[in-house]
Amino acid sequence: MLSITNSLTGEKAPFKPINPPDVGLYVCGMTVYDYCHLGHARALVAFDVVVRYLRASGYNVCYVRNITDVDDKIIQRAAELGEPIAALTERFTAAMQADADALNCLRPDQQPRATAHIAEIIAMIERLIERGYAYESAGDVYYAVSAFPDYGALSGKRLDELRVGARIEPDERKRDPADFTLWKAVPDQTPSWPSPWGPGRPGWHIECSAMSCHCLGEHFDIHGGGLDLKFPHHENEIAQSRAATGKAFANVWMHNGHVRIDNEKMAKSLGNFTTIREILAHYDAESVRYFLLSSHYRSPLNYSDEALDNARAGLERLYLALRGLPTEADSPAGVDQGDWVERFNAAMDDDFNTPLALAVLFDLARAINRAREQHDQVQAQSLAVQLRRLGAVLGLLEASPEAYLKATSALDDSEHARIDAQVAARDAARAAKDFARADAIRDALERDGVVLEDNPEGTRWRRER
RNA sequence: GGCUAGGUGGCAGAGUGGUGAUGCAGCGGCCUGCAAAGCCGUGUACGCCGGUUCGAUUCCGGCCCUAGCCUCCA
Repeated sequence: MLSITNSLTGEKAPFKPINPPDVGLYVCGMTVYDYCHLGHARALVAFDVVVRYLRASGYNVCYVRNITDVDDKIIQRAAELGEPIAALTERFTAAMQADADALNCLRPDQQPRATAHIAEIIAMIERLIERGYAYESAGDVYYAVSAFPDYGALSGKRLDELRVGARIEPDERKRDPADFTLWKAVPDQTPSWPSPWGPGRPGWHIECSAMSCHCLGEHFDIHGGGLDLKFPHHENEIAQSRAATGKAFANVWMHNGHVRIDNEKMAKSLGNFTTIREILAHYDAESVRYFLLSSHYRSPLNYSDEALDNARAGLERLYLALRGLPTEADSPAGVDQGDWVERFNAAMDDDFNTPLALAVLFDLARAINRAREQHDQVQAQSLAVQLRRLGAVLGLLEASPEAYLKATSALDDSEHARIDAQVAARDAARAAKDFARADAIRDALERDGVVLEDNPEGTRWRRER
């Protein structure tokens, strides 16, 4: 039985879908004006695992992740670069997609773009005005926070305290400083859309309310996003959606923790971010994915080269256990008596505890190695198949071990052939008991990052990086 | 200042009222021509101070420290 920590209640509770086996999941996606950084990667991977595990558990998931393609930052960046807005958002949407693909994240079932849902956004704002939750002011429309009694329930904020906060910019167009923008009048700018209040563009928060409602209905199962979106973004979404529809909106709210660097949140505004593509220039994508899963999704995760090295070493151990074993699904059935699947599922059922699930994978790897030592090929194969299957639930271990161990860093064919030739030369030297020469060749290869292993069946090599 | 989440062995990172996390690194052994990989063994870890308890790292209270949110942000 899957339990999920619900940010709305602050408690871990059994997950009960509204219409089982269907599950609606909405995750706040990216604002596409720059390349994604590791923080984005964490959200991408965290919810990818949620989707994978829900599906592995028999749920029929509809996974929606939006794209914010209208926003002040986009307009600003487009102006800076002298690039048309549509071209800019298209470019960074494609980049995000490529990054997500590299990290082996499944594509969402729907990826609504804000600019494609202006009509729904306007309709929702009109509804809010009708119901007395919003007001027009000089072409802008604001949400009247005081009209929604539960405002602050998600974030634990209190309205009077928010009002005291000096950081809210005073604005004479607002009735209450805590009110937020639903529609922003922009008479002479592009982009803008006609509306009952004049030309303008939507506020950020209303986009997600309108798109989630459009794609998943007014009441759905899970809404996710980064912890930094909890307030005000998600708080405002709740206020908008519940006020507009009179329904419950999302049952469960999930928030992933931040990636830190030097014990500080990695963020665009702090300028301390590393983009996904920068990291992929130095580390293979699967190691990065492993790294992101090596701590619980709600905990902070500190980024460092050492941590990435550690992740790579761990993943390599898993692949080494799998090496040389057929891992297709046609394994002999009923050989292994272990409780691996149960243990793995118990870990994942406990609020997607991926570090504990990975520990099960390592125990499985040890069992494989042990079976090997005892020359029990049948057992080793059976275990390897299980390791593969469980790895796949986490989006890991889907490559062939041989390919992973040789190609984690780029190698062209001639380099490949050169290494093979060196290995053959060393084997000849060893056969002739010329160990000095054999070791010299091995040392030379090692300096190039190639590690040799002598086995009864012959010599194998793999790339260390 | 308000609200939230944390402080676990050399590092990373789970978890638990009383035996084992797991990975990396280290040490000893086996294997190996030597290595590598692997196997076996190996660590007086739970921020501080009180309290509850037969027993607390785990529950309660206080304190200290860290991070996040309170402003755009995954």
